[in-house]
Amino acid sequence: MMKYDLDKKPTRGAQRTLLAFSQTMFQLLAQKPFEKINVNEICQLCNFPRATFYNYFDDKYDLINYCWYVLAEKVHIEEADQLKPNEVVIIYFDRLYDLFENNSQLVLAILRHNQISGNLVNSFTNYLRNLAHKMFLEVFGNLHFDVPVELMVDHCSSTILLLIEWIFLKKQPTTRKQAHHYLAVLLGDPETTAVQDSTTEKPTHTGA
Amino acid sequence: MMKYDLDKKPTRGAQRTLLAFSQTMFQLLAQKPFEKINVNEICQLCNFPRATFYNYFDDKYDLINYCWYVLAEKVHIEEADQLKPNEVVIIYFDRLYDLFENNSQLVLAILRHNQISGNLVNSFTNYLRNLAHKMFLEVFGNLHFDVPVELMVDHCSSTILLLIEWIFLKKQPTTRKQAHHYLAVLLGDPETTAVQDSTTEKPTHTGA
DNA sequence: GTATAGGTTATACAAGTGTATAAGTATAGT
DNA sequence: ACTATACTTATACACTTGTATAACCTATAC
Repeated sequence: MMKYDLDKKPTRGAQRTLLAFSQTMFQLLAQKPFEKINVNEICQLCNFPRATFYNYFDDKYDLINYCWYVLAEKVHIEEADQLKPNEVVIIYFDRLYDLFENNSQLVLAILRHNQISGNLVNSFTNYLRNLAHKMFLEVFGNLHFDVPVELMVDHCSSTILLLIEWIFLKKQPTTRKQAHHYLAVLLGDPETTAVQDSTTEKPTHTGA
Repeated sequence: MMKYDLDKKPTRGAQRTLLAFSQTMFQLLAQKPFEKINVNEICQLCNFPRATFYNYFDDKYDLINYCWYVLAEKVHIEEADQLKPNEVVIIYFDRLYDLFENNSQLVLAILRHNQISGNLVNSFTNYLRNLAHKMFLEVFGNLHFDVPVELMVDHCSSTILLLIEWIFLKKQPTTRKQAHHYLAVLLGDPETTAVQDSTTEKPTHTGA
């Protein structure tokens, strides 16, 4: 749980401050690894005293969490409960695909200084996985699978993030259509896996 | 990469010291959350000066990594390359199942103070996922799937760890047999899920 | 048994962290 | 415009971190 309550609407001053800190963090992330960034530096760069930083955040991890919140605000799906599980999974994947496409410069910059599967990148993917998890939990409701619902929810959110990591963090360029195919295969969608023969177009994964 | 080189065989003194620090860490983990543990405390408890700690470890994260190494030494599979992919996945799962069963007291104690999906627990599951990943990469070699090999490797290691987390960290008691079934379903094993078309002949991919 | 790595220890230091307090300033609602 | 509330700031403190240095033990090999 973040120190600053995101539910209450912030005053103008608070908005300015929150924005300044998160932007500064993004700026620094594009310049150096997260572990090398310290609170003093952040405050110096955006001209706020340390006391102000600690008014809003417990520590830099709290700030980074807010950064992910800002970045991922757009991926929320409204009225998801009126859709079929299968649809929601694909829609959520597409939202993430958009998110990474629309922020590719930032993502690339961050990856230049922060190891994939390192602490920082993990914290972001965990954040997104969590979002997926919460949403799927609601949508999958009381449906019945061959495995417990919660396990299926875990599996779907994990697999989506796995694929996103594969494409955008491990940088394996993949079209949306191809990605959908992979997703179907990994999630064991019977329609997609078994009916390979009828589809003429084979996914062509060009090495590296 | 750890500060201390695990490949060279340690002298008797080094063994004593490494053991002392890792045991102390395990002891503290059973008492309080990882973030609340600091280097001073560890050194005080096992009667080594801080200087000695920093002879061996960069920081407490380095030590925890060594702890996972100690804990997971037994899960290595020898001559895995002579087995079929399917077998290796199940064998590795069983090793992890054993690991968690044999160390259930420790695991439970750690979970009392450290949130699931928190930093500490994640670092452990990541460690194990990495082990799985390396092993599967070798074994899966140049096999052909409906998706790129590396993606399939990612998926298998993720799914195994997902199931282990589900059973032992989220504490959903599951027999080994049941777990094997879940695993087969999640990995889309055609034999186990639904034997719709027995004529599934894999198209051979020409990709790298 | 003595040389020599390898390991241990005491001590000191610069830097960063998180908390607390009290005084000052901006903002929103009436 | 006034006032209560929310936010900002300066300052200070106790504590942890990681590094450096130099002296001191101790196991192994010759």
